[in-house]
Amino acid sequence: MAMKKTKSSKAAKRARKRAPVVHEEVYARLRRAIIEGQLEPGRSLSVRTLAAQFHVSAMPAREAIRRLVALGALELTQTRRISVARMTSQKVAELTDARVPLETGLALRALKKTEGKPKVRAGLVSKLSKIDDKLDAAISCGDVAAYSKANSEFHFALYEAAGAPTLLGVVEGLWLQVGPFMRVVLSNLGTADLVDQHKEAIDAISEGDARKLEKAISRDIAEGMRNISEALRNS
Amino acid sequence: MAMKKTKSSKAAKRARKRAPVVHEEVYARLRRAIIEGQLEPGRSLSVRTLAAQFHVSAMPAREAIRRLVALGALELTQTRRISVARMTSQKVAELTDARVPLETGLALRALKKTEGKPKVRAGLVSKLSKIDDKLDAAISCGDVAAYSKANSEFHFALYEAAGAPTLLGVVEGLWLQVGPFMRVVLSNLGTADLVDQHKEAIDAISEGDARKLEKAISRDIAEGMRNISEALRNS
DNA sequence: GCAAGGAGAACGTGATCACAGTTAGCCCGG
DNA sequence: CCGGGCTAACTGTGATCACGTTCTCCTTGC
Repeated sequence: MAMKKTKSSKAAKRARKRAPVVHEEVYARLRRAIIEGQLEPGRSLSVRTLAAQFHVSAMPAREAIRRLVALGALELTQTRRISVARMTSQKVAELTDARVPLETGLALRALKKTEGKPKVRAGLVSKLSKIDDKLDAAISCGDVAAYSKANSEFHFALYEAAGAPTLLGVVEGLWLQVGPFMRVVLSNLGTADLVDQHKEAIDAISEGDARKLEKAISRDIAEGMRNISEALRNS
Repeated sequence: MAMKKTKSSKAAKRARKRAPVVHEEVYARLRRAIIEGQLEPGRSLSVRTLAAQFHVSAMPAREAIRRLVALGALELTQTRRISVARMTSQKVAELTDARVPLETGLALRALKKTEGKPKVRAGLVSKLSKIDDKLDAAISCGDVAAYSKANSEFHFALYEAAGAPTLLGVVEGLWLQVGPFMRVVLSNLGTADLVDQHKEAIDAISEGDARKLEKAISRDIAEGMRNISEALRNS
């Protein structure tokens, strides 16, 4: 019983089993929840509460929170307490200015990657269409949560196709800051008057039309951010 | 002796003294060191070593490192060890694509903020000129470290004038990733054939010429990133 | 002489405790 | 019935230890 089977030596070097790293998973789950808008802005978090919810000890929860604070998704209040970051109209403007060039750039890279590879391009179009179907379904159902999830899935499926992990990381940071508001705005507006802006983007990819894609993405972003801005004014 | 004077009640509410928060200071110092290029890429760090260097315990060092890993300035190796992030030509390209629109945007915001306020504009120009003098001095001395520091000071003095904290945060994240390479490149090239690209930017601000400013900043960034790219090819 | 291997130091991570400050609930006086 | 103050629970932070892994250096066997 002294040695289980965890011994290293040379066996482990070949096995190369991934260490679980608890705090990574906590981070991943929490990040996903924030990007998909499952946590409303201003909601307070605590290390111990989060730890209990995820059935882990305090340490991994702390580290996940620290990372998200660093990325601007969570904030520390004046009294050093943790909460989901609040939005201001100023912040909306700044985030829009960042998102438009970065995300259109990512989309264009993705498009360029499929140039001269009709099969790859078709695969991307098919993948995006499939997500877009879920998105349409969510709209007609009025399911805000599903819409929010499908929307982020759509964008990141496109962006990941760009094969630009660094840029993707930056953009993820931006989504972490807008995510909580997407959901609030959607909850207020409902999905009723949501137009699906993604069809044009899919068409553009399928046609290989860079300008059209750029326009579609910028419009989608501008539209979404405008909604947030208006919702802020009304609150 | 039972109560020092740290008691809270209502006195503290008024006093509102800043808690020191050790890990914040560790983070700030480490971040500065990275942005100014004092840590070469690939250099290994460890929680306990960093803690010893800063004369703090392991906890604050851990949290500072965690934040910088989240921002992409530090990396975790496959064997879960910490090191300053390495650069790849792919990463250079992505970071350039992100820096150009974001930093020109920040510069233009700063310029716009001084519109119709000649005194504010003159103050900004004066501040930047002063930093630029240090930069020139560093070039003629061949002092790479001083150049690196003055360069980051120049850019962030300009960007801070934009009054856009969110965008500034994103850009800081980008600098955290390029910082280590600036220094390496400079060490290889020396300051001999460095042209001071900032004069044109200062002129543009002084003249209120947005297009010129945009051009000057993009050129400065493109030039710097091209140097990194070439240095990478040669290594 | 030199490569393989083993002992020990150092590493990241998770757990737990202490502490000072904050929050919130409850009681009691009016 | 209402409001203010005290207390008890909760909070982030820093410290410290344990554990399994990885690295480093030195020995040892060939």
